[in-house]
Amino acid sequence: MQVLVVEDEQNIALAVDRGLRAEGFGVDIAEDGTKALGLIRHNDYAVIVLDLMLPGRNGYDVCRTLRAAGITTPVLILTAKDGEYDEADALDLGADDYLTKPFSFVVLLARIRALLRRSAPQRSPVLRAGDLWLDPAAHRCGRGDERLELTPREFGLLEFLLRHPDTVVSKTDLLAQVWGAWFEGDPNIVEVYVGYLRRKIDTPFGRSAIETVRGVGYRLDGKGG
Amino acid sequence: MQVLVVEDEQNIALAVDRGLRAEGFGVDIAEDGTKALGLIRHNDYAVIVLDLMLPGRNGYDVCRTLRAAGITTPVLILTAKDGEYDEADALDLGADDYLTKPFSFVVLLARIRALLRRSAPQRSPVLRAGDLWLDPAAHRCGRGDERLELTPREFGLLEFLLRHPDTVVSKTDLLAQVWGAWFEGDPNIVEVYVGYLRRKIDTPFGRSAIETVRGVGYRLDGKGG
DNA sequence: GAAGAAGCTGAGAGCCCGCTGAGAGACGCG
DNA sequence: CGCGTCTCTCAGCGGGCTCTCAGCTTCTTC
Repeated sequence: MQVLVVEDEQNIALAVDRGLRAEGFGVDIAEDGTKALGLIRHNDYAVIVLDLMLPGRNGYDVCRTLRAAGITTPVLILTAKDGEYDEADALDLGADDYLTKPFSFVVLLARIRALLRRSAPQRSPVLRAGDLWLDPAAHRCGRGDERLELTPREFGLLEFLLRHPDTVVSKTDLLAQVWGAWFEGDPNIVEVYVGYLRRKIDTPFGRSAIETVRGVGYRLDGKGG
Repeated sequence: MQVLVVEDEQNIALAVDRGLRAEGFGVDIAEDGTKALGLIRHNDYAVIVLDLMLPGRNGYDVCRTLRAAGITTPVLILTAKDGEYDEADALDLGADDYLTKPFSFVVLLARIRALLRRSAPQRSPVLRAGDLWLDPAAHRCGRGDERLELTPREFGLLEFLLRHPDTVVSKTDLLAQVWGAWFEGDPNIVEVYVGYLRRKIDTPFGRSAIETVRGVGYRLDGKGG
């Protein structure tokens, strides 16, 4: 877990360095913008802590250059409270969070952790079909306000259907995508699980989101039935 | 590409506004729920970014009202980490994604893009002949607003005819393409099924899309009869 | 106008497809 | 070890789809 600290004030840089190392991070220090960009180009940092007031190339420049180059590493900006840039600017120029000096190390640590948490695997948005919804990341689904308790297999099946709304998906596709291409059992399993699903997401609500297309497969109604 | 940002904190609203404009979005700002609903009623937004903590009508209300009105515009919820609503609630009340404050602009942008990507309807090519239409992917067909219920064989036959409008197709071709080259039964089956089709797509509408070309085959009128 | 060819249609048989209930096996948990 | 849950198999059933067949209508040709 590598962190780059771009800071020209020796005492601050040193304090942050020691503190982060004590917390188990690997730390690189750059005392100006040019060196910072060089390091960023050749290393993969988890977070960049960036002072705005730097000799030569300032933090503003660094941040823009970074983003322009398509680097999306989270950036935490350090601003002097009375500085010429304010918080709004910091976000505007592509930073992910900011901290005004003087700051407490505990707060800095907390912010860094928050950034790391956030840059963790991107959650995909919630899938919807009318009032029927499913959150792949949180592994939850429901109809309107009502939560639905699905088994893993049922969940996988519904997720696949929701990713192909208003399209007929063949049982062969379902078998391959939900059960896996290597599945060797009775293909009838698809019908069985569609049955289970209907009894949870449709029957209790008097709806019919999953339609049977005889001889072809199943279709999930994009409006939820 | 219009985005509505519902946010009462001036500096955040401004930063998001500027950031999104820089990315080429059109941005409207609403500082409370009532104004937001007013704007939504009269504009067609691609995405709505909605803070939950608002003066007056809160984000919770706005989202439910929206959904209750049948508006399906993707909603991205902003929640305070320590707020009274948590992320789980956001999904239940009809949001499509959520982000906890403080959030990074890069992440916000990525999430907005993800929502846009998902809400972009993947158009499947629909076959048409006048008001007669058939969607191969969804396996649906109809005449005008009226849905037609076809059996698989009827559907296959109509699909083939629609792919060769204003062209005479021989019964031999139909047999080979719709029934399969290996078909060994009575070729009369084509006439039988053309009959079935006519009774569903023509007779009830007083039309005649499928014309008989005696001694040659059938022709589907490209204007639907 | 008659005869034959081509196409249409109603009736019905058989069967395929999809649905369901019962239950066995695997697995995890207390 | 007992219990509950989940996954999957299996067999039966019910309905609708496909197809055959025979009789009828329409068109063509002489």
